[in-house]
Order: sequence, then C-alpha cells, then structure tokens
Amino acid sequence: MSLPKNQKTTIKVIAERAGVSVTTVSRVMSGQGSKYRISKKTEELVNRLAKELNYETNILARSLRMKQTFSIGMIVPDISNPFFASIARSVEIESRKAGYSVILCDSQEDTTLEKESLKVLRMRKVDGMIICPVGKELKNIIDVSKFNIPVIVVDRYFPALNLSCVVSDNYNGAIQAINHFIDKGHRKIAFIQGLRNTSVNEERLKGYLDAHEKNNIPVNESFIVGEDFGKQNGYIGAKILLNGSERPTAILGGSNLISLGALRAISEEHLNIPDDISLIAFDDQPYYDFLSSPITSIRQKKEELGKISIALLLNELKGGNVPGKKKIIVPTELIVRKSVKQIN
Amino acid sequence: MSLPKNQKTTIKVIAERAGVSVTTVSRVMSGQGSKYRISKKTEELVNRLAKELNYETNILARSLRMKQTFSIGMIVPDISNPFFASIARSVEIESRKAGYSVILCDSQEDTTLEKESLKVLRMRKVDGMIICPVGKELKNIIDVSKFNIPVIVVDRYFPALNLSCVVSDNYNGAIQAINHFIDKGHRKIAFIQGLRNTSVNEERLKGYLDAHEKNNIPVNESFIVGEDFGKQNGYIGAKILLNGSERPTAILGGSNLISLGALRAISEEHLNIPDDISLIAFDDQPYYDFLSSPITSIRQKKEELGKISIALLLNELKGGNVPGKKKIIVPTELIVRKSVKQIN
DNA sequence: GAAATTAGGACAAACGATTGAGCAATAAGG
DNA sequence: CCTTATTGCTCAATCGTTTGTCCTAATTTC
Repeated sequence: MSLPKNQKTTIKVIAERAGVSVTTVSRVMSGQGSKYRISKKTEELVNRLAKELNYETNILARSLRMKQTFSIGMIVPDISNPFFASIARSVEIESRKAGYSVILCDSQEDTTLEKESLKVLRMRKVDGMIICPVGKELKNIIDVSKFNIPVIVVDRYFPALNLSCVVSDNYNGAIQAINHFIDKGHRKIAFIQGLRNTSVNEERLKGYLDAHEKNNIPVNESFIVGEDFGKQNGYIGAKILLNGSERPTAILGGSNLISLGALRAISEEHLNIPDDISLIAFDDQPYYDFLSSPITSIRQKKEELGKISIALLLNELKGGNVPGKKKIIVPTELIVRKSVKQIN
Repeated sequence: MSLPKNQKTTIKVIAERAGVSVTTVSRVMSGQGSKYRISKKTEELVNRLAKELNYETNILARSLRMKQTFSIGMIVPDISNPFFASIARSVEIESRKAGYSVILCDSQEDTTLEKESLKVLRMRKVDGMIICPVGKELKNIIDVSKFNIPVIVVDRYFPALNLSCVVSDNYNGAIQAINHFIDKGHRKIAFIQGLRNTSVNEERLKGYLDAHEKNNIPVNESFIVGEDFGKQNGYIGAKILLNGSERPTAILGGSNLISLGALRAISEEHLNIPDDISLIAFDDQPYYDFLSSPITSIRQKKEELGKISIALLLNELKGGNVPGKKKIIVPTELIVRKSVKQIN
C-alpha cells in the first residue's frame, strides 16, 4: 500500500524489491515472461509489486530505446472547423484503440505554422502523421516525405505527390450539386470557390465546369468568385454575386463556412431561400435541417475519411504490405432539403 | 549537403565531425554556448554542421534526461463538439507559442475512457493537463491530483476539488436567460437540462430556479426535463414538453446540442419559433443567426476559456507563484435575436 | 554416470540527450 | 618567474527502458 511519494516507481525499484534483475522485471511487464522462461512465481511477485507500487511504464524511456513512440502526429488547418474536428475525432478514437496517442497541431491555415508543426512532430519522433495540408504549397509536404516517415494526406492533397491520400469525391460531388440545380431548371449557377490551387477546390471547380459542359450550358465566368474556404469569403463572394450585373439563380457554396457567409449576405440583401436564390452547400452540417430554409448539401463522410486514414497509417506502421501509395476516394452524397427552387 | 540517409544526425555525429565532445555540441545547440565559454569559432562550426546535417533535437532523449517533456495533455468529452473544439484550439495555439505540444484525448463522455486517457498521459509524462471532465464521477480527477502533476479543469468541475478551474458563469448565464423570458412576459418557462450532477448543469439549474424565485414565479417541476448534453436528449426533452398536459411558452436549451435537438422536435410538431414557442440556447453558435428564426442565446467565451486555462497552466509550470488553486469564472453574454416572443 | 537439454535468470550495452565536476593550456598579476 | 585566473573544453554519470548474449544449476537422455 506504500504509494510512491518521493520516489517514482521504476522498473529498477521493483527489481530491487523483488530481488531480481531489471531485465526480468522488464520482461514480465511487457508480457514476455513465458517467452523468456520466467517462472510463474517470479512473475506473480513482480506483478504484485508493480501493482502495489503503482508502477506505470515510462513511455519516453521505452520509446528512446525502441525507436518507436506509439504516437502519431495530426495537423489540421483549423480544429474548430467541424469538418476537421470530426476527422480528428475518428483518428483519435481509432488511434487509441491501437495503442497510439495523437499529438494535435493546428496550422491555422498558415504554411509557416504548418512547417513548424512538421518539425515539432519529427523532433517528437511520431511514428506517423496524418496531415490535412493547408494546401497552398507543395513544399512542406514534399519535405516531410523525405524523412521517410509514414504520412497520410487527407482532404487537400497534391496529385504530384507520392503519398497515400484520402479524399472526398469532390469532383462528383460538385457534379451532383450542379446536376441537381439543372434538373430543377436552373441555368445561371454560381460557384463561390475556396482556396485556389488546392486539389479540393480545383476538383470541385472542374466538376462545376464539366457539369455545365455536359449539359450544354455556357459558363458565365463572372459567376465564379471566391478565394478561400472561410466564412468571410463566402460573405463577400455572395455579396458580389447578388449585386452583379447579372444575378445567378443558384449558388454552390464551396465549403460549410463559405455557405454560412453566403447565408449572411443573402439575408442582408433581404432575399429568401429558395424563392429568390437557391443554394447548395458543400459539406453537410447537423444544423442545416434547421436553417430558415433547410439547406440542400453535399455530405462528406467525415468519420470515414478519418477512419480510413488512420487505418491506412496503422497498416503502414505494422510494416504491412505497402503496395505502393494509394489514393482513396470517398463518395459524397447529395442531401436534398429545401434550398433549391424548381423554376420555370 | 550530405543529407542524412542511413544515419540519423545526432549530437554525437556532429561532435565527431567537429572534433569536439558531445557536451560542447549540446551546449551550443541549447544556446548555452557563451554561458559555458564555448569559443565563437567552435560555436559557428557546430552550428554550421548542425544545419548541414539537418540536425533536429531528439525530444525524447532530452525529456528523459530533463524530466520535462514540454507537452501537455488535453482531455475533452467530444472534440467534434464545437464548444470543446474551440477551447482545444486556443489551448493548442497558446501551447505552441510557449514551446509545448498537446496530446489530445477524446473521452467520448465515458468515464472509463477518461481514466484510461489519464493513465496514458501520465505514462507519457506530460508536464501538465487541461481536462474538460466527463463530470459524472469525481474519482478520476481526484486520482490524478494525487500524482502531483499540474492540472487545470475546464467547464465541468467539482466544487470539492482542490484544483484550479476555469468555467463559464453558468449561474448568471441562466439567470440572464430566464430574466429575458420574464421581461418578455413569459411565465411558463421550461428547462431542458444536461447531465445531472455536473457543475455546469447544476449551476444552470440553480440559476433557472433562483430567477423564478426572485421574480415570484412558481416553478413547475414538470417543466424541468432532460438528462445529458446531447442532441437526442434535447429532442426527447422538447417532445415531452410540447406534448405535456401544460405546454410551456418558453424553453431554455441547456447546451448547443440540446437546443439543436429541441429545434427538430419543435419543427416536427409544426410549431413556429417564436410565435408558438420561445427558445434560448445555452452556448452560442455561428449559425444561430441563420436558423428559421435566429436564436437568442447565452454566449460562452470559448476562446477565453481555453486561453485562460493554458495561461494558468503555463504559469504553474514556470514554477510560478502558485498562490493556491484558483477558480476563474468567465462571464457569459446574452445575445438577443428573434426566438423569444413578447407576450401579453 | 557423462553428455546434452532445459529452466530461470543476470550482465551490460544501447537509445540520445543533459549536466556537475574537472582539467589543461593560456593569460594576467605581482 | 611563480602564482592565480581565465578560457575552452572534456569526462562520465544519468534518465528508464529494452534486448542480445551469457551463465549456472537442475533435469533428461542414452
């Protein structure tokens, strides 16, 4: 019952108390007792002492020796964005199940902070990383791949990169959205896009364009606005669209935050959804059902993105068969609510 | 330019290359050069080699020796809840600025997982912890305080506990809400509460009750429903309230998720806010402005909760003056929108 | 009954830093 | 020229594990 007060319980004090070597204690504690022919009696003694003295393995020491930390690094551009928070959540839950801890870094959409995070995670010797890149620059991610530490890229990726990645089917998601607009009779469809030159944005944009082309609807260049994934951008983008020389009848919001900003602009202009303007949001949110008019959206399977990423990473860590880098595309889903008007 | 391929760059290889001892290298790398009278020449040589060889300190080794990991553990009940995500975000940002990393654990509102997280964080020798407890049981948190590692408790705390904590002013928040209802003429005010026996809930409940008493309005016991902070609970609670023998005219939702659930129930019953029923939500969310009727809410200053917590913790870590444990209460703010009807 | 196994465990070298104490060479002081 | 300081480092222990190798008794085998 003597709780360790001054003295931290280490393998060494257990060894002394038990009258055996530290080797023996180590082997018992790591469950290798039988493998190394430690007698039942010794094993029980050691276990009892460990419990009594409240022993807890010092993971630092173990990691240093084993060159494995059982930790993974996760970098997201903004953990307060529910999209990334959901991904982070499933990553954490699955990691823990596998005996890993996750070190979280918020890059704040800033390439410099992203780089810094990468460095910290390397210094901490994480066994692997799951990165939702800022996406503006390839450089950081290229660099990290030089350190031959397993990395999974999620959401925003770089086609040129030889890393496994897990992404939503942004292209077909956009197509679903635009087709839905077109089915409902819309021809003047705008797109408030996110950050240029990120895969996520370019694929959505391509979907937007291709869906127009396949339906023989000309694209009005002035209907494409926006420059990042934030709320402010959505607000400004919508303001511009609604006050342009030609007003669109429908808007595709390039992210959940963009759509939120657009909602503010629409409301400020005293317009009603869907009567005056139709809207589809990329990335579904739990509250869409309760907005002034429930918002039709393209749902991304966030938990699956997270689960697949961590599964991929763990597999690589198990030294598993690494059959080349994979690109895994997770389908999106059109959730029809009431924000798209049937016209004509 | 010889990038380290097979061989990781350690202090030792730099020492060999430079023809000095590891001690010297260590001292240069940690910026203690002048303190230990390392010559400018040697210092520059070491620095140059470190750069060339792409040296990065192994934090594990340092931590083992220094008995300091420069990491802090953070436990939240659900990182995908924007409330906790916002807190986590400011904790991460401020930690990083101070040179700390954060290990994130999601307890999934489960006491057992919380306990497990606590253990993992101890094994990883975090320098301190910031915990948003599940709140059902005191035991876990009492246990952790035995290990004399600095801990800050956020949001749900235990009055009996001798730990610093940072909380919203839940009591006055509830009072603000109820007073607002009363000002608007409401007398039949319901409360969908969260998890019983958590400080957060009990204080809000007390505010609810006291505000009634001070205004000489009898409390109808059947107007108090609910049992946890989740969406489902809000839905069920509202269903019960709306179909009870006596229907309230106003509802205070005990959390953002509860309020979301309540919205669904209200909508299912084909009722309109605020004409048929008034609502105030505890914890403001960015989308409240855009709900079918913009929701009046009690805003919690989430970022401040996070910032204050980490500041408190860092202060304790600096070995700073620890003038007893503190309880810091962060005021809430009533955000008036359009979900409360003026009656009579 | 000698040789070969087996059981049960101990030794000591890592892992990569940090750090108190010490030591040789040079400079300064008288 | 001898003593004392100062400069500029180095030595070696330490942090708490893990792990390949080795060792001694006891037990089997033939």
